[in-house]
Amino acid sequence: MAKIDAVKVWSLSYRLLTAVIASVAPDLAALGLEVKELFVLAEIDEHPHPAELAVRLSMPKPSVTVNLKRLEAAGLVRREIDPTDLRRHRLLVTPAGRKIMARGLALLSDAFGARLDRLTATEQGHLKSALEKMI
Amino acid sequence: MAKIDAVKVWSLSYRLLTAVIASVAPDLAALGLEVKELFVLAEIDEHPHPAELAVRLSMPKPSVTVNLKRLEAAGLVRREIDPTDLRRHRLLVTPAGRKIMARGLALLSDAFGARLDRLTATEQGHLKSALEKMI
DNA sequence: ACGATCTAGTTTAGTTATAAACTAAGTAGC
DNA sequence: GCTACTTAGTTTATAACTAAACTAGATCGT
Repeated sequence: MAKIDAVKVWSLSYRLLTAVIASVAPDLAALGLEVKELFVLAEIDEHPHPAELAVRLSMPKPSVTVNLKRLEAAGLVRREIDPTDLRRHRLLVTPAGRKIMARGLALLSDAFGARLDRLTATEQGHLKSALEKMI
Repeated sequence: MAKIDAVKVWSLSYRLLTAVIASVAPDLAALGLEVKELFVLAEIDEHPHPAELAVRLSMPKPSVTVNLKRLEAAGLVRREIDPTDLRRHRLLVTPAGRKIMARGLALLSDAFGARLDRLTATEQGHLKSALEKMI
């Protein structure tokens, strides 16, 4: 079985993602949301501490700080000091944040979903499981 | 057949790519290459004009200019004015550029290939063809 | 219990990216 | 062949990013 060209597959993935991001960026901007802000916002429920977000999103800590500041200023996120560790900030998505997040993710879902729909349901399942193995 | 959650697949792809980028960035820096510079460099053969590069890489034109400037300053790329259209620049990868490009792509191929190797050859083929349909 | 070390998060300072405006060249309509 | 429009690429001014250094709190070893 011929070995697959990793760079070729890489390049396809990269171009696909950047194209989708570029296509949704203006719509997100209309919501008052930067692309990275949405990505941060969307991970808060699962990873409610800045340091975890930085790891999960492969983003430097100061970038997380900056993005959270904007989300907080926009009233989409709140933060509390963790009483068991006064260095840690527990992040909370506000109701307004949840609303914007849902709208932002819907835009992303539409844009990316349009591409996914070119695959059969079986192919979609294979894609998802392939990605899960590679993560 | 249950409909796949587009955001979930998106998030997997995004995290995979950003993690791979973050892991190769330091090695590329040791080669004197920014990540985006490598991506630009690698597309020049196929798209030897700045405007095409901008479209192909979903990158704003000024960013292409900046990256090309650095690549040119490093002696990895040359540019000629297209004699049939004096506005256009025809880009050429120099021998030095070709060498660095090969090394950079090898680093990327190693990092991403390590993930791809978690899939069977058949799964790799399915992944590639799924991406080709979605591009 | 207290100095050394580590971790969470931020600030600062320097770099990088980009939107908006520009120059220069080409194309189209009349 | 001249005015209006489009396209290629760059410059400039501003915003975004991030490496290095910092503050504050936790942990560890003795």
